[in-house]
Amino acid sequence: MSNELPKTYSPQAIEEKWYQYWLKNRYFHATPDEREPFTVVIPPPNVTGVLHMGHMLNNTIQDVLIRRARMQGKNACWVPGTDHASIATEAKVVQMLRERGIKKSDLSREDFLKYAWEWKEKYGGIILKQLEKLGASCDWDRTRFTMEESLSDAVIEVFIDLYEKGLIYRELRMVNWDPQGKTALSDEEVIFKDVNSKLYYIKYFFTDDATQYVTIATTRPETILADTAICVNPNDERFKYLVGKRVKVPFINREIEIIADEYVAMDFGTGCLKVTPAHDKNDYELGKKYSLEVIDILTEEGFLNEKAQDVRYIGKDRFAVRKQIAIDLEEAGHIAKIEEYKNQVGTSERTGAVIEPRLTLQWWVDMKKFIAKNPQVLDAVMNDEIKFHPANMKNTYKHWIDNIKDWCISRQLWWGQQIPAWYAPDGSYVVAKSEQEAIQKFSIRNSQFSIGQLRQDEDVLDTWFSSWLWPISVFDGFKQKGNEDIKYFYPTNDLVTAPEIMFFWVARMIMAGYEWMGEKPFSNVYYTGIVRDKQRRKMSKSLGNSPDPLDLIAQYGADGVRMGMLLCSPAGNDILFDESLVEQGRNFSNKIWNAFRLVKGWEIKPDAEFSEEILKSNQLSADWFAGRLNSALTEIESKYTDYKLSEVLMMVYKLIWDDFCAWYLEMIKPEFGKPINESTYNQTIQYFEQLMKVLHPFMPFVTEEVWQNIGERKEGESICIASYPVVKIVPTIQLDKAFETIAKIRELRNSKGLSPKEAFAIAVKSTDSSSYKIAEFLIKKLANVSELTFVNEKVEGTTAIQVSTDEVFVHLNIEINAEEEKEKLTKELMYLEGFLKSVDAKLSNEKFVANAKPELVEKERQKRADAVAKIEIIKGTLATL
RNA sequence: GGAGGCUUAGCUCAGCUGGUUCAGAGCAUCUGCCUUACAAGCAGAGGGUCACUGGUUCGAAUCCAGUAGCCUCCA
Repeated sequence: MSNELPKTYSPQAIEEKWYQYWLKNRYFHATPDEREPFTVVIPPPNVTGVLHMGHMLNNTIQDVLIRRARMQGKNACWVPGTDHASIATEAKVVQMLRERGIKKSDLSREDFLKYAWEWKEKYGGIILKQLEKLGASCDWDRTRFTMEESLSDAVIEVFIDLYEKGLIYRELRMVNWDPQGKTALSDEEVIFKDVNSKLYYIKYFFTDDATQYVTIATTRPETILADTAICVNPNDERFKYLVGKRVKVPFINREIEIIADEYVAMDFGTGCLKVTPAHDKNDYELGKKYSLEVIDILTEEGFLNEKAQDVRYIGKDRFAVRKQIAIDLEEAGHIAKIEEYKNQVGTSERTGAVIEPRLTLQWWVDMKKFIAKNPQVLDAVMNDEIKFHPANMKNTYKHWIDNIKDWCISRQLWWGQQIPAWYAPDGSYVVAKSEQEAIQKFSIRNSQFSIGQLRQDEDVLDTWFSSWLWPISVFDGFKQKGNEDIKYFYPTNDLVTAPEIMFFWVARMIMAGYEWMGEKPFSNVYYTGIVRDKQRRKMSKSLGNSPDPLDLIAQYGADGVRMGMLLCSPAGNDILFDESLVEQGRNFSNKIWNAFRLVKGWEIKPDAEFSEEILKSNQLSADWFAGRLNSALTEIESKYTDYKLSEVLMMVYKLIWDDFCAWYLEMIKPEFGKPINESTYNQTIQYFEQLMKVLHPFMPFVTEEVWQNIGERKEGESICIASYPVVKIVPTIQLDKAFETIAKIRELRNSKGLSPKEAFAIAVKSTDSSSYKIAEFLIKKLANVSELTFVNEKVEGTTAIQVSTDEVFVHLNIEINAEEEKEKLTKELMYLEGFLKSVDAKLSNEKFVANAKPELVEKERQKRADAVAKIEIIKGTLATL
């Protein structure tokens, strides 16, 4: 071989080279034109994030979709960007400040934000750089950030708009409070976890008789200090006499009343419930109903405040107090018993802190009203105008919409869009874009203020209140309504995201799409699975079970990693990651590389210099592969339509490895040192190009490398923008009998322990000899057959193999073990006879013949005929043994 | 507690509107091969009463019901 290409493919340098080439030629940049657009917006990763396995999977899928669309001649636009992630980023910045010896509380809001932006500039782009390594074909010129000016303006505009439409309100409500982040959270940001805790049975003594008491059960004994009632069920015979009596809260001796409400479960705990309106959602409702006092004994950090009254606990953490008060209660004779108890505790999605129900003034979006105004939010998904992949996610979606709760959108943080509400000194407020406008709005109400007299709401908006506008705001659809980009790229086509984001993001984007664009934001939502380790554990930093994606890329190449991850991850299915997967990907790259080396190494000569036999055989092979390629393309198209990307990849994998490399290239491969005829070579190059194109969306780098080197390319050309193969009508060449013959001969050789180098003659007995004649050259070449003849009778001294309903006699030149053969054939015979019996049973069943489709019955008859023929052959062979 | 889903070869998964040459794929395993593109390879082979129990049907992995186990979401 004349080439100096290395035997193994090394992706590192090649990948870097082509990514730079793509960037230089700006293939990924899209601007509106006359072509059909194909748009994907990235689920903006958190600016604090670094690439993890989930991102790799998710972004590979997006890249596959976008690269294919680009090759199909669509104007493909994949918009990248990041979101500002209020809580997470603020936590990072606070940590950075702490390391520099600065306390957040010592800084003004403005100074803090300066540091935050500094942090963002320094670390905020890391994850996007990492996506380049993966080969992501994002339009980097369009990179957006949810807190940049245009997007922030959109958020404020939307807030004001919703407020004016009466869809946003401010209310004192029980919220999920994150004492670590010191902010409210929406219901979606709370993760419930099973924990082992204790159920404390606590005695409350009567005010009028210190020897009598009621017992309540609680998992949170520290909250007794905030109790303002005891409640029993009015239907509970045991406690009827208690209603109206008064008891004392242990230690602080506050007198509280025993009330009755059906809310209380008679069979839980003791049937007596302590009511703590400030620290429990349900208790709060009860408190409202019975006008109970609300005593909030916790600070925003989750420490007990002076309202707890007992100096032993004031200023201490809630969990420390829980331990301490349990001991103190025990000593004071207030504990009836303590039980082990499993319950669920809400934790913050971002900080992990245990959520504290807390009564605060927050801003809310009235979701029920919103959905009522935009019924398409549910309808579009249910009627597949917006398709979910997999479709069963629709159920979960519907359930959420049907039970939707109001969305708490205010966060007690600084990093984010500040709520545009302006307060007068008397506490009244207006919602306005600026203080100037606020003053005007007040003046309409006959309240006159000047600049500096109003105070803006301290809080910022939930990050998701930015991201729900993403498909619109990345095209400046709010700032410049009806601009060219938004008109052209919206609605987007596909969204690829994780199922856990369905409520946070997908549903809300759909809401925003209908509310402000009057149109869906996307047509397809592809839900990826979760990347887990082999033991099905979620990959996480704390477990340390996640490989570093960049290490993997360095080791196996981005192509290898992409292929390995996608090959076995159907939509919605979790992927159990193992390095052997990416190894398979790397091996595939290598396979392609070697096929390329083979073809590249051939010497080409004009057809005229070749024998008729070779030319005919090669043409047959080429025609056969053309058929194979086309039928594969057809299947691939239909799999793409169903978004079964892993199946597409598997088909391409087999098409290249099995059909192209293992069969086609072997069929046309010249003898060692000999040249190949020009026409076959040209066709082969064409096929190779087509295959690279079909594979390109999945493995962009190796396909580019091969494509660039397999033909003459001009500067500026790239497979990225080459046209995607389309299905053509070509005749299918049936070589099944030839292939079966070859496989059976190989098998025979193998089972007899004969070398593939040993050639032997065969004789074919068939009613359809043309199937063999046409492929005679191929059979000889691939099965190492020295001579192929046709016979009408069995040939003595040979071993017979069955090909379909034909017989092929092989001159093995060795002693045949008759016993072994007999055993094998008898087994086969038994199977066939059993099979025949079942077919016969079916055919003699009148109901079957009457009810089944005619073509089915015909098929059964054919099966029967085949079985009969095969049985004949086997019987004949057995007779001679 | 409510809702949805899953259970097919050792592993990960395909099997649409029911029809035994459809029980399949990849990986893994086993057996030969350092054959002149590739040992990150080549040529072959063996693996499954389709969770369990009933039902519908001429016929069920495929439809229905129940049982068990697992998972996810919600409360």
